[in-house]
Amino acid sequence: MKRSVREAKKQEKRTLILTTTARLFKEKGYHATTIADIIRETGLARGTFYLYFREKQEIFNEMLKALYTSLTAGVWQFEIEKFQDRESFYNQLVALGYRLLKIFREHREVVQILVSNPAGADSAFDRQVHGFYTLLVEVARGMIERGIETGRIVPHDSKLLSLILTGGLREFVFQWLTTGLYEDELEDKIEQIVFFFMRGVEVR
Amino acid sequence: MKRSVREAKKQEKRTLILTTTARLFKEKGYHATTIADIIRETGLARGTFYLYFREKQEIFNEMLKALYTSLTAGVWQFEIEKFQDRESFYNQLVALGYRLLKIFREHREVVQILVSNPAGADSAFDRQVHGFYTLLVEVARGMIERGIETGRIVPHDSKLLSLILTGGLREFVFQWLTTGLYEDELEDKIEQIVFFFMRGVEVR
Amino acid sequence: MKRSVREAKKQEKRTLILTTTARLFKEKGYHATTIADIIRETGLARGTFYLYFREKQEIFNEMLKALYTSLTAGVWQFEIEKFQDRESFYNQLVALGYRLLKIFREHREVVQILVSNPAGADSAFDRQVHGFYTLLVEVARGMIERGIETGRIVPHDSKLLSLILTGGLREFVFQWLTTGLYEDELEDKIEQIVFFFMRGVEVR
Amino acid sequence: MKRSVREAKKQEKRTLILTTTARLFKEKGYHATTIADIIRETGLARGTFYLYFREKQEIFNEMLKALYTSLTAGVWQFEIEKFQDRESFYNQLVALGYRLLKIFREHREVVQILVSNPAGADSAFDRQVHGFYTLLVEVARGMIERGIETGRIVPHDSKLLSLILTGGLREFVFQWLTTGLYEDELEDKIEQIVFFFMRGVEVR
DNA sequence: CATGAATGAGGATTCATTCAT
DNA sequence: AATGAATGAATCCTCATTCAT
Repeated sequence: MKRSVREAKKQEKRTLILTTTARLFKEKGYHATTIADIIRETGLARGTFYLYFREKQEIFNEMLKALYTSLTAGVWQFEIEKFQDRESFYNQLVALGYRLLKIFREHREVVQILVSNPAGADSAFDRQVHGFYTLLVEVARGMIERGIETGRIVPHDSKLLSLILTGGLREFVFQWLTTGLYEDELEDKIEQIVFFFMRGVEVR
Repeated sequence: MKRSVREAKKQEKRTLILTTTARLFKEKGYHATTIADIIRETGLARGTFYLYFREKQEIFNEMLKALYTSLTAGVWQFEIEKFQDRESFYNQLVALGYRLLKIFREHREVVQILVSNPAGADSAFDRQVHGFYTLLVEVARGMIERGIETGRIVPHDSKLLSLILTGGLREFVFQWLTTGLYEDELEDKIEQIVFFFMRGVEVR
Repeated sequence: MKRSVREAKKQEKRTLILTTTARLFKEKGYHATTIADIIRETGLARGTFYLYFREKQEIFNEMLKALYTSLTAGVWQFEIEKFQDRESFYNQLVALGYRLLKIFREHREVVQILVSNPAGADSAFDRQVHGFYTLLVEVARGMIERGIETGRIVPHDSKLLSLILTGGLREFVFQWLTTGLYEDELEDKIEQIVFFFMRGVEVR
Repeated sequence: MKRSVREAKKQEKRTLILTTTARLFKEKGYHATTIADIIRETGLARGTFYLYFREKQEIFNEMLKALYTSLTAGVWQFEIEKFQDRESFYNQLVALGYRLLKIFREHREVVQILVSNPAGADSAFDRQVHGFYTLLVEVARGMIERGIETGRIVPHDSKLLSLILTGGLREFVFQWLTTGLYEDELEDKIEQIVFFFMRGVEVR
């Protein structure tokens, strides 16, 4: 049907905007990317952009939504599924780390934006980024509390621990995505981080 | 003397700009703060601002310099002084944490800007912020390596550990400074962080 | 077609800017003319100007290019064509003068700017104006040297002569274009200038 | 007397401003030179400048006045004195050229400003420059008319001739002062110009 | 649906000039 | 007389967004 051809074309253009903008965000940063950049790089007309997105922010929201979807499918549900079985807690955490890694790899651009833009001020963008971290912290916190309840983690201020953990991971991911550090040994590093998280650094 | 009266007034105005801008940075974020905001809030004339600072960036530099000075006096030299004596490593780290805390309290505004703002893109500001973290990571790394050499820390990828540590602390400080969390129990939380850093979370 | 209607309107606006700016340059001089003046006089919005030209300079370049094109077609090639035939040298020079005059008449505005504005300092504008004169001097010099080679002009420092000639003509054109002097007897005056150039003033 | 010491100091400061500004005008051009430049280079206070001159323009006027004084003493009166005696007309013109040259050498800076800033627009500055040329043209015209009356110059449109002559000289002086061309052979070139003015270029 | 010309608010910076000390 | 801090008008330029075609 003509209808669906049109629909397809429309979706195509939408995707074009999304991928192009993702690249621009990566290259110049979110704030430095202007609508002018986007229409220049996509080759679309100025007004066309506004047919698909009302503002730059909306593109970012879209990307973020995709990330959330992946996270929901791959991580959020993780704790429910996996915490039941016999695997050691350590291995479970490593497996979780691998899952996160996989998702971050698939959503490099958004993740890079998220880790490069700590959210302080109060633009819509900042609130989104902040929301992401809050969520992450809450998830981590939930896991830690579960660990405490099930006797695998010594009692701690779970909020504090989750903040430290989330912040630490963020710096790690930031370093990886912006400088390429650890690119070829990420799985190994994940294990080291989990090891550190479990045992600390002290010589015993 | 007449001379000093003028000088004093000038210094007063300089301070006015600095404190007002610090507040604005805090309220709206560094990037969202415009020169127009600054002159409106200080009540100064358009041109007066440029009499004291050539650009917004310069105000931030000023603040940062003061922080660096404090850090140099209070922390950098710390490792040299303290790592010699008999105190337990744990206590040493806690003491270091307290020192950092004290300095961060005295420089709340700058620190808040540092933990709240993008360090990804490449404006002069971003480079400054990034430089600060790089420095912090390097200092942490040096300490960790010393710990490994002296047999107090089990061999680890020191770069990785320092990234995680710095990132974790940053999130902690960010939370404290923007939401007021832990305001009245910071010393306690520092101890918990050091404890976590040393022993991890695993039940043994 | 719709397409061409839009195109036409755009061209119209472009022309509006060009003519309005030409008038302003004439009235207030190049340097005294601001972008604000241009948008006020054209009735356009602030940003519209930048849709057509990136800077004031670009308008001038546009005008200058048109002049260069005419000069290339009408004068530069002149010496090649005409110096071959039998016409007396005197008549040839007069003919060249007429040609120049015709071109200057068609490009009054640019020419007026060129003869009325500083060529000393080193802005982009000044370099353009200076480049124009340098070119003129070089062309004049080439012609004089050809005249010397072919035995029609007594040996002289050709550079010096071309400087004097170019400067003299410029003052003449300046007077004509700013005060209207000689407006109705330009051809006659051209002949007098050529006569003076050939024979000097001395009574013999 | 105290009075005269003060007076002397005042005069000194005035001179300081004049020479410093002359240098700046030469280096950066008249328009590009700001009051800020002047007070920086003189080391005077902002307000002090305004005790001596109300505006930049006034400094230029001062310089111009000095040039006028020299011209009045050395050239204007020239025609009156010299045109009486037996010297050949040619030699008289050369002598006049030498005199002009001497004066221009002594007032390099002002002269450079005058020849670098053809006056088109209508600022006070432009009017001054324009006035200078008008005067020069009038003087030249007077001389030419006298030459015609006394039978040494063939009848010509004296206004036209004086425009051409003045413009030519200006270009010559401009070249000399801005590029240094002819610096070491100026007297020689003056003679060549007079020769050209008298006899033209034609081979006879 | 698509286009792209037009808009004007918003932000940075410079500079001549004044005026209290 | 000298000072130099303060002023604010003037200028340039960018950019998100609208709207007629």
